[in-house]
Amino acid sequence: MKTPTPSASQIQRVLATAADLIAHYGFDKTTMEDIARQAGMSKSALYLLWSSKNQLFDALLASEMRRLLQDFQTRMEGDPAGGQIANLYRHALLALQANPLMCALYTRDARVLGDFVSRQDAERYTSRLLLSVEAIARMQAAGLIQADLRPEVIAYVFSIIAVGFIHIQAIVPTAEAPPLAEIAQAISHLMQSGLAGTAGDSTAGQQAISTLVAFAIQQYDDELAKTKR
Amino acid sequence: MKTPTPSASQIQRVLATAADLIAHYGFDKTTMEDIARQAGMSKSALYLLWSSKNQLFDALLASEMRRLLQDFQTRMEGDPAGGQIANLYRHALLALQANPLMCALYTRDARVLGDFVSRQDAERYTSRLLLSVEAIARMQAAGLIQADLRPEVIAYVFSIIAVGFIHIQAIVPTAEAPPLAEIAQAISHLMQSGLAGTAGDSTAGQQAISTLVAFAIQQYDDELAKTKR
DNA sequence: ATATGACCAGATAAGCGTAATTGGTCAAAA
DNA sequence: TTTTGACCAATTACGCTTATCTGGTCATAT
Repeated sequence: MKTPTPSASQIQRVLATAADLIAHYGFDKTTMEDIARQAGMSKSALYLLWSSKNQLFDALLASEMRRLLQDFQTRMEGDPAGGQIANLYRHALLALQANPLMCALYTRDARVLGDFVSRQDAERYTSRLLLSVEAIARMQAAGLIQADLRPEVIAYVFSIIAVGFIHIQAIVPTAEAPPLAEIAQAISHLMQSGLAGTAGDSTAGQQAISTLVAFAIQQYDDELAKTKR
Repeated sequence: MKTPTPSASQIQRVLATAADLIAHYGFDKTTMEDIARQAGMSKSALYLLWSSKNQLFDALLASEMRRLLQDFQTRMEGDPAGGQIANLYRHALLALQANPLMCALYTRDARVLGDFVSRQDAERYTSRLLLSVEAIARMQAAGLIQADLRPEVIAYVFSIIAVGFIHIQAIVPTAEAPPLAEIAQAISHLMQSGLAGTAGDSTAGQQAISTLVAFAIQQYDDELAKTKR
């Protein structure tokens, strides 16, 4: 199959421009007309791809989530010690930080998300975001994370740091902040010394996480496949 | 001197009610009339104590900062191992979390602070908040914090976690979150394993920090002393 | 088939004059 | 001396009307 659906590249282009515009101006202030013009088509053409603005947004979130996961996986697989919890978390943090829309979703940024913040299915994304309780428990069982902390607590601390990591950029001007990589490295250091388990090889964990992420990506692909049409 | 200034208790009462009201309704929505009535006096009486609403707010911030420091010191001194960096940070985090106005100031909460967020002297408080770069460098020199991380980076990570700690309560409903003390304990654990230095006795550090905090408290007392009158 | 401009109803924003608030002052009361 | 209620100017909130915008549809053009 050369082209899975007739206008796959068009869909990608629209979603990319929608991501830019919504991350910049917010959901409410970004009109369908804006998206269409910026993507080089008419507004009507958009309604041939999605039946409503909300459905376009749903597809956008799925697409960005997919991109985030892909980015995370690329970073992790490019790291020889990517299976260690410290690096795992570091890559997750950096991948999240590089995706403005996912940052907004994760921090429930009302300026970007508009009314979407109140919709209950926002959790559908944030609950999976970063490492889930289940994934942590699994890594504890595999000896990759020490087991004397409850997985719920670890997941919560992960979220705290991620939220702080995103929010602090609106508080401290970036010029005065240390370089991003150095911050991420320091946080990674804390994770390594405080959470690393007894298991020596991290490649097994890397494999497990990798397939898990691949599965999640597949799920989002499936969701994106049934984009109206 | 029995009463430093004629109406010291009045001042305390006003500042306490102002703290409650402003933390609840925000600076803009809290009127001088509200504060006066709630404190059991007339609006005019307030202007006998402060010459403007902004000056009252300045005094309030200084007062709350003082309370935060006092709270922190009490927690630290009540802890046998309070001089260890992990406990130090844990106590600072819990003391901050217990003070709504300082939380708002630290996270630049526009809903609570009103126009004050844009005023440049907001930094005057936040720059000192939590452990400063200088304090960290001093503890590194004393062997209480390991020295292979730049103090700026450590301070920044401290801030990240504090900001996340405050913000996450607006994202995750408290009913679903693990107990506060357990979270603080886990964060403390990360700090202990990742940042603790080589020095065995923490009592020296505790002493140093204690006098440092006492000095800061004194400074805020001085500032509060010259509250118009 | 594929894409588009014109079009519509509901929502949102912009004016605008008025009413209510509110920070701040002061002469008078206690 | 200490405190207060009345008072003022300036800002903000409120109704209300009008104008604009925007999500969504459809007949038409290519």
